[in-house]
Amino acid sequence: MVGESRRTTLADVARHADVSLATASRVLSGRGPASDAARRRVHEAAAELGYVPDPAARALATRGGTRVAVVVGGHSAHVLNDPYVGRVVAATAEVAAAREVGVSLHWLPLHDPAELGRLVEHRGIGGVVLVNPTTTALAVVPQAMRGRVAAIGIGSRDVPSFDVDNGAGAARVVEHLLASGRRRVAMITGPPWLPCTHRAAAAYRRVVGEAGSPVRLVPGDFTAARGGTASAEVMARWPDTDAVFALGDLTALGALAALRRAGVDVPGDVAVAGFDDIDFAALSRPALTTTTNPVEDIAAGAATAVLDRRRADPSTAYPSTLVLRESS
Amino acid sequence: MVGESRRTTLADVARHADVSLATASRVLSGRGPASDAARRRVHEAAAELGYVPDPAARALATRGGTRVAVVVGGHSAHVLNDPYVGRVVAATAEVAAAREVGVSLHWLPLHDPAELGRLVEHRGIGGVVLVNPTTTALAVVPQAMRGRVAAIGIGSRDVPSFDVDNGAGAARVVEHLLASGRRRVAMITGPPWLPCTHRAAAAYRRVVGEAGSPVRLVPGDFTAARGGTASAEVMARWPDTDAVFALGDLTALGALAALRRAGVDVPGDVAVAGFDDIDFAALSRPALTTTTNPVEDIAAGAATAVLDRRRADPSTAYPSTLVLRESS
DNA sequence: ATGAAAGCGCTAACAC
DNA sequence: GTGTTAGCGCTTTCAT
Repeated sequence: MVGESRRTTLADVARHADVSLATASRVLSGRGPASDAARRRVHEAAAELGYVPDPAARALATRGGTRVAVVVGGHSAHVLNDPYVGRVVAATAEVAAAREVGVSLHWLPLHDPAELGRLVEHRGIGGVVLVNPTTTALAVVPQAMRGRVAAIGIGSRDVPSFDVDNGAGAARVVEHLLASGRRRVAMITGPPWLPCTHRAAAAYRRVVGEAGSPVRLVPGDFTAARGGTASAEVMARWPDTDAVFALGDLTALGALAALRRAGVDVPGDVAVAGFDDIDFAALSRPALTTTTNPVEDIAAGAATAVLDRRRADPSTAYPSTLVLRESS
Repeated sequence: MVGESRRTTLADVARHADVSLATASRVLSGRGPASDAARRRVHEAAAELGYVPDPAARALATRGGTRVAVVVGGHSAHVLNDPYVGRVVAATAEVAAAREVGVSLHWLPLHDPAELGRLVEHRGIGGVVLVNPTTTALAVVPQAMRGRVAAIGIGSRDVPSFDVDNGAGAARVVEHLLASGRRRVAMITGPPWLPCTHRAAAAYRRVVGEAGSPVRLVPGDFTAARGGTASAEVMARWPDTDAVFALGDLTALGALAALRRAGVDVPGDVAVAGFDDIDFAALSRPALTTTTNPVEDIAAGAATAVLDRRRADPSTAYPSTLVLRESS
């Protein structure tokens, strides 16, 4: 504890435990055989000396990389400033910290998914969490990365998917709208290029169809601004619409604001519902009805799968639960 | 470009440029002498071969670490889920990516700032960005970390500070409130333990004092919930208050919602102003008057200083500009 | 200015 | 089950 003493290395631990370097390595890294006695002594020594492995040295020896890349698909680099991305990165960086690795953030241009291949060439990258992947992007994932890539959004044969259960969540919202007497429910979807939002639109179609209600779909892009224009489009095209369901709370909030500005009473004339349950949803007037999106859990799941090189299920769905507030 | 060829190393570059490994290293890492001829040939070779240095190997040799830690002070680990932190981490991870390093996220308990010392013992950590530091936390930064730590919030002699100009920003808000006829302006501050918010409170005191208006201060904590209770406190204690200025838009929005729920007209009876200009500020009803906070720029500045081991100015202030909307 | 060689701390063959 | 040894790819003395 006295100042600048050299930090303890694996060699120190081995010496202290009176075993060879190799044995100490086997015990601490978990791979390879070791007698119970050795195992115990090494662990004791490590604890006593406060040993923490050097991630750089380990990465160099295993060629494992020292960081996981969060790669976000989108039209422009601007997607990296999305609050949703911030939540994903923060959650990833938190689980990464526990494993002595870092996180870097990258934009994957929609028009050039091959960039992903170039990106993972970098030796520092030990794993990838893909956010909002497209099928073409997934197709470009190199074989060598197998088991070290996870997607938040749709997956593929080689890339396990971690995502909120869009279909069930959306269905629940529409069912609620219908159950509370709405009959002409419009939906503002996510960006058309984003496959993981298609399930939500499909669920909407199904539920609305079964109720004998008309299908009224308008494309969105998750922004508040688009919520405003999209809701205006909806009301212009189908003036008798009595509910608007937007994929993404920001869009829903934008729609809500525009509707009220246009003199429409919410929820009197038109009900509004969102998807994600962001912080602001509870703060709007009227407060927004929406469904939860456990982004942090999802990101942590994806990050864990990547970092532990776990052979994850092809698809892990996280539940989205309805939050009833005032807007519908 | 044919499949699994071993990635090019510095040795390849050296061979290709017909110089020694050492020379190639000197040229590419920028330190140490080299003839112009050698310099040129190495750069050409590197470009031609598409050489990218291995961050792990470099870190191992230089003991420089492979990641920068974003360390957030707060009462509980919950602070890591704050949207503000997400923005900081994302911006940091973006500049980190360009330098082949990663970012990890850590909570620094307020009641145990010494944890910071333990944290930076980890060899993987090459630099630290401190978010919301206290003076005690700053005092704990080890000498060995000098020049590799930056703060978003207050700094110290050894730790350069990068922050929005709280004082000027707050002053401008209060001046606006006064100029538009308000006379009894209350302020909901940030958490009392957070030194970087003191300047805002001081500015409020000064401006309000110069105008001959009363000082009405109530502590906040940046949350929307506290905005609600704090505004209730304000109105109970000083019923004739005609403006509420909250540090943090979430708090302002919480106050706004509570006020309206209590039948107070905003901005008719009471004006409300915030600080940060988060996305939702434009979406509330009435839309929130506030001042901008270039979080991404600030984080990028701090991260750059740390990563480039730049000897930064002791304090870099980023401008906060007033955004007039409907709430005041 | 340049090159040879010795590490940085760890893992992974390979022999015992 | 355990130890010896050779790297992983880079930086950095130290000669030249």
